[in-house]
Amino acid sequence: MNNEMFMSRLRALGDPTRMSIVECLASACCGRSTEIDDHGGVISPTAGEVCCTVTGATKITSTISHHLHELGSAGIIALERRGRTTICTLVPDALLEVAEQIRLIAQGKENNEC
Amino acid sequence: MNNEMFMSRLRALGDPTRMSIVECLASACCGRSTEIDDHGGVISPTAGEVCCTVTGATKITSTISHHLHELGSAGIIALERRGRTTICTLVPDALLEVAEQIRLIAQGKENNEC
DNA sequence: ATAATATTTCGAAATGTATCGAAATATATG
DNA sequence: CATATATTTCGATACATTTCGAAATATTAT
Repeated sequence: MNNEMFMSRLRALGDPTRMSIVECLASACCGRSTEIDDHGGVISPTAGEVCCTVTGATKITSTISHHLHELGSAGIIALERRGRTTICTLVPDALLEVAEQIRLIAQGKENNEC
Repeated sequence: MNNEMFMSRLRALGDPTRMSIVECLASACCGRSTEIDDHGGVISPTAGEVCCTVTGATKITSTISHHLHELGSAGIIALERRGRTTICTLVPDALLEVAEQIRLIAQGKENNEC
């Protein structure tokens, strides 16, 4: 993860709406947004379902669509078009990379001219 | 760290100027911004010194002053007035808390209604 | 082909944020 | 007290972002 990607991920996570989306996708334990199918596979929610959970709207709004794509280009979530729906999945590794980078900075070990 | 503090820290870290300040304060290894005195104590830089390192200016600017206080109210750095200078120190624990919280979210273990 | 559904794109309005210079404040020094 | 130094506050401007509604696109179903 280069520095540009790191900053774009931090920026993406800094918006409350986008953080809600991330938490919605992360909360598989609620069995509400991300579910497990009969074969043990993960069924991720559609953009519309994420929007319902996050905003209470009945269908996806342009605002949520925009935020989803911003999270997507930061690599925090993956967007996959399937038929007429768009499936949204969290990319946990992206978050773990951000966490690790922040840890390194806290320890004065970030990549600088040292 | 409550959720409001978490978000304000994320937001604070998302700005490149503020991230430069944080990295400047974290890079004790460079012996440039944070130094060790004869008695083994840490000597943190003044706001002006941070500003010089980050922007190349010869004295502190209002912009950097503003960013320092934003980082301060997010608890990421500590500001201590000493005489006519303001001493800036990183609060590594604040960063570590942010990192840990992001890790928890990545694992779907954030504090929600589960 | 038409209609229905899900999403994206576009343009505009509203809001928020960063930046800058000047003035104000606070502290130390001569 | 007057001056110099370090920082903050203020007000304005520029810029970026969020949000919204309408129109456009894409896909499936009838």
